[in-house]
Order: sequence, then structure tokens, then C-alpha cells
Amino acid sequence: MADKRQLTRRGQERRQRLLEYATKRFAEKGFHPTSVSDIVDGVGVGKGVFYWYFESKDELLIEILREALRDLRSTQAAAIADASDPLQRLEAGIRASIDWSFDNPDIARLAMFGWSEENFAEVMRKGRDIVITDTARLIEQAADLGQIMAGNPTMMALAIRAI
Amino acid sequence: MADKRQLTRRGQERRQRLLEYATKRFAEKGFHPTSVSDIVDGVGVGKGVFYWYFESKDELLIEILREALRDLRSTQAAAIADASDPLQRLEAGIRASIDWSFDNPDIARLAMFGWSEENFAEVMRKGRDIVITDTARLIEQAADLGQIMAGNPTMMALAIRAI
DNA sequence: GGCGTTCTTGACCCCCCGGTCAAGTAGTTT
DNA sequence: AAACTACTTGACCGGGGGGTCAAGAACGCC
Repeated sequence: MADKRQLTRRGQERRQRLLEYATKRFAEKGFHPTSVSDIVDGVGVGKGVFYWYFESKDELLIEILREALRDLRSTQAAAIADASDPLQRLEAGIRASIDWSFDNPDIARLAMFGWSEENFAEVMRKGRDIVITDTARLIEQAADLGQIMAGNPTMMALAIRAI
Repeated sequence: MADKRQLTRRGQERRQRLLEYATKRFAEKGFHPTSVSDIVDGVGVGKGVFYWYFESKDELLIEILREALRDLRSTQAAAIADASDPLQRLEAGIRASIDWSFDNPDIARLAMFGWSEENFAEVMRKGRDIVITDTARLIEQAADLGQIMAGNPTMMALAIRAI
């Protein structure tokens, strides 16, 4: 019962509080060991509130993961904006994502978990593919300018990401 | 009630069957979503059998993780044995561990999970530290021979592992 | 065959989990 | 002030989870 619901400002804030608190607890104790009751108790609300803002506990995690991806990409975009040269942009993007995962250890941990269970692995794969595509695009541009040798950009992007 | 128990050959085989089946299921469905009942049903034994061979479900995973580390290290040791030159040994070891994680995707997935929960993260950290120490030793040898520039071997080992 | 140990069974226990819902309280709109 | 929507509560539900245990069955050894 979430997505399409019309939220007031107050509603959005509450939702955000839940999102943040849950992220923290999931990272601390793990996803499964953290119960919905833990979360609502921690935020100091009744259980129904949780299900007013999220469809399910799984859906909450997916939402956290999706938002994290959005944040990562926008951080990258900002870091990239400074440079105009494709190669420099590539480097800036890579640095930005490394920094980002240092700055968001909770998310980094949740990402680990995400890969370990199929429901979430799917979201992780989609997220990874998006990042790969972003990177491949930059590589392609660099190749067009003859800055790097030609090759399959996706493969190269994958290799870079592995690092 | 596990560790010190005296196991017959038959007992050891059963234990191994449980270990392997559990590894497979954990990797497939995730650790928490896989119940002890799933495991014993899959192997076709009663529940008590599980607790005859393992202290708890958590302890089982730790055991899986530990055994995996043992296996990785012995694989590395074997791969390294061929070369006598420190630098070559270093490279062989790195290649061996990459190959190993490709050959053991189940374990790779469980390792992801391991980092996501504190009880297991501890084992993961210990395992990592051991591998780091192994690597640092090789680096130190290579540095002594002047094959690579000097520097903090542990830091370098960490950097290598990050790749 | 007898005896000690290893192993096996599966019903059972207690607990807590994710999720629901009828009832009620704020806040807005008219 | 009435009506409508956004939100909140918390008791409740069904189900399944990890783990136990008394009672055997199988094995190994003399």
C-alpha cells in the first residue's frame, strides 16, 4: 500500500525516518535479525505505521537499495560535471564511487547482503547494469577520441567495476 | 555438541553431506530463509541428526566458512609451490584465489552474506587477515630481493586484495 | 550374545515474526 | 461544524523458526 499513496509533508518525513532507522539497524544487526517491531519501536510508533508507508519488509529493503543507487549516481554525476574530457570524467566517476562507498558503510554492508538473496540480488543486478552502462558510455567516448584502444566497452566497464 | 565428538567414518560422511547440502541451499535461498528443517528434509534425515553434528545453525555456517578458507589456502599453497621466485609466487597465488572464487560461486555468495552480519563478519575478518598476512609475507620477500619497491607490505596486500 | 557407544527419530516446546485490521485521532477542505 | 482524507494504534493471527529430548536402532568389540 505504498507507492501511489499521497503523502503530506509530515508523512514524507515519517517515511524518511523509518527508512533511515531501518538502514542503520539492518547494517548493524543484519536484515533478518532486525524485526519490523524493532524498527517501529526504535522510531517510537505503532506497527501499523510501518505498513502504511511500506508494502512489506522486503519492499522496504528494495526501496533502500534503489534510493542508494539514485544517490550514488547523482553523486557521480556531480563529480563528473567538473571535467569535460572523457578520460578525466571516467576517473572522476570511479573515484566518486569509491569515496561514496567509504562514506556510506551501512549501504555497502546492505549491498553485500543484497547479493546473497535472490529477491534482492535481482535489484542489485539491475543497479549494477545501470552503472556498467554509464561507465561503458564514457569508455566509448574515450575510445572515439582515440584516448584508449578500442574494445568491448561493456567488458572493460565490468573489469573496471571489479576493481 | 559437536567439535570434540568422536565420529566414525559413517558419521563423518553424514556430516559432510549435511555441510554440502546446506552450502548449496544457503547459496540458493539465503541463510535465514533456509531452515534447519529444509536441510534435514533435503538430506532425508531426522532433525536430531543436525544437532548431533552441529551445535547450531550459526555454527554450521561458521564451519562452512572456515572450511572454505582452509580450502582456499591449500589451493593457493598448491598453486604457489610450482614457482620459487617470490614475485611469481605472488602472482600465482593471486590468480589461484581468483580462479578459486570462480570455481566456488556458492561460497562466494555465502561470503557476501557473511560480511553482512556481525556473528559471521568476525570470522570473515579473521579469514581476511590470514590471507592478508600470507600475501604480505610474499611481498616482503619480493621487497627483500629488491624486485619491488619497499613499502608497508600489509597495506600493499590490502590493496591487492581489494582488486 | 552382550554391552557400550554412536547415531537416529520425530513429536514437541516456546517464542517471535511478518502482516492485518477495526477502531480511533489529527489535519484540511468546504 | 461536518465531512473527508491522512495517519496511528496495538491487540491479534497463523505460521514457522531454532532447538530439545526420551526413546530407540545400528554398529563395533569382546
